[in-house]
Amino acid sequence: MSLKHAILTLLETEEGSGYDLLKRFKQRLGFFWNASHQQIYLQLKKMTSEGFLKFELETQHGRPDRKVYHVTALGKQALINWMEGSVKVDKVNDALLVKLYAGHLVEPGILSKEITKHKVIHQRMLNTFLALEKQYLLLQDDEKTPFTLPYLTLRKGILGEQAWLTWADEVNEYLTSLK
Amino acid sequence: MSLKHAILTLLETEEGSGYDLLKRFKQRLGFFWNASHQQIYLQLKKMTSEGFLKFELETQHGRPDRKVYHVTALGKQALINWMEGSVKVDKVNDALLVKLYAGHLVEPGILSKEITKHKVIHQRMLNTFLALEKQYLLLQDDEKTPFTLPYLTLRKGILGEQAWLTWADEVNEYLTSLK
DNA sequence: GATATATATGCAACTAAATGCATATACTCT
DNA sequence: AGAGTATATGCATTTAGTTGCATATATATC
Repeated sequence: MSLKHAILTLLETEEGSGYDLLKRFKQRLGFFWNASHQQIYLQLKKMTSEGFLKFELETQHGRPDRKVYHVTALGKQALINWMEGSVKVDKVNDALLVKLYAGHLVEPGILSKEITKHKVIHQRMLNTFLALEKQYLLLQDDEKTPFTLPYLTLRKGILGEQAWLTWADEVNEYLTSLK
Repeated sequence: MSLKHAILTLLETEEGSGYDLLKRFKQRLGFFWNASHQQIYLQLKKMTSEGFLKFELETQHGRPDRKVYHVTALGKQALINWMEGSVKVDKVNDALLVKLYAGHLVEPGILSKEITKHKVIHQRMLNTFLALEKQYLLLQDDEKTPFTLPYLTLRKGILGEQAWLTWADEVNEYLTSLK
């Protein structure tokens, strides 16, 4: 389980509430880690009880209080230990490909509609990533340094989405030829 | 949940036992669907009780009996219904990228070792896919037709692995520059 | 002779994640 | 006035998946 380590990573760089983490997952890690708010809050609670995190309550008026979490020494050590071990190659389970594999059971139009729908989403994600890349590339060389590793994860998102879109074009070309 | 639909897809083309499915998942769908034998056997049992599958017992000597499953009319309809609906864009959770993101906490050598380890596996997968592609491309045009959709899923595997390896080279180049 | 892999199926316990529900205020857009 | 989004947290239930264990024979490799 790595939600735990993803949370430790985010909080190690900068403390924050569950809600902050939710936003960071969406905005910055969306292409390689996704978690719902339910999962995040539950995990924060669990990790606090295990001693990896502590929080300060920040009272607010008009809106709910925030629990601002930070990583303890124990938590940081747990993260480093995990970093030094090795992770498994990610298991892939892609329902869209199951559909394509069994495509002979339905009209080609159904498949191309579905592919197109996904293509829009992937194209949008790629655009977001390219915009983020642009920001990084505009930095002075010495400002880049602290962001290089996150930038490399972004590159994964970019190359992955580009490959996805290239593939989708191949598929659409074939499906169109059937009509 | 699509393990169910992946199983229906495989059995719709050709009946088989749980063990057969396990092999087909490993050999033919490995790049887009993965399931353990425990998961498969449990799912077969469940789907049988729901009326999507039936099986004949094939007694053997020397080795355990086989339950050979086939899809019922109800099962086929369920698959078609699923095909006609739409699936969500796959959620990505990639522990290796979490590690890279937090790479500043450990020596660069640890990261490059890990990346290299994964690279070997991805390269091996790519080689397997390319070998499968070669087989398909050697077929006569009229023999290709029934395999085109599975071939397109294979293309996803190929393009995905190539993108992965391209990315890994970028990462290694950066990590090497640090030494 | 020992070890590993292939054949073939399954249960039990646990962990991870998805889904649904619940609360309460503020701001923006139509 | 109503809908939607943002802020902020959480519990309960269900589904999906992992890990460990169990059994039993045949064949291939070291």
